[in-house]
Amino acid sequence: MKKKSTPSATRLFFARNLKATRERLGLSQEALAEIAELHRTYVGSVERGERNISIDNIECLAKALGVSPASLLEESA
Amino acid sequence: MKKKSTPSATRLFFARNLKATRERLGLSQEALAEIAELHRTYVGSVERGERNISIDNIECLAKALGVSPASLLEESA
DNA sequence: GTGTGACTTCTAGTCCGTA
DNA sequence: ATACGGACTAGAAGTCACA
Repeated sequence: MKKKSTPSATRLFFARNLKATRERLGLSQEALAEIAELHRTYVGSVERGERNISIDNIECLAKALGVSPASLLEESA
Repeated sequence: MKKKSTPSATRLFFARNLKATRERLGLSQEALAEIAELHRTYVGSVERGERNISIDNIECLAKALGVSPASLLEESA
């Protein structure tokens, strides 16, 4: 766990959408991390809403999941 | 100028949408920066697609403009 | 009112381990 | 396969002087 302070709403939406989309595709965090070229533990941390992820990595993850970056930020995914 | 390397597509969409939305509201970069509680030059730099902005600041700017964070990432805004 | 380079501070992001 | 901690490095955050 790295971040606690102010888990912004958007960050939490992203976390939930990321996890939901990943599981829908039957991917593990490890597998997703490898596709997105990010680290295993980092992806897990993002899914827990602990990280203030940057736009480039949002795009990386969105691409890895085959969805649009915008869709991962929506409240009602 | 800060960033050259790989201006990701999403970053550029965000940059364009941010600028377009701001101008539609008749705000200057300075004014938007003040509302979003960010620095003038930082906002300008983001609008030029030079910064790999994080999700928290995306939310800040989206709120300042009265739009959803997701809408600022869409290609056809 | 905006563009830009340089700069410092702080955290995003990596990698090791352990559970 | 996932969570979490510690320690580290890369890079985002944030500011300024000047154009």
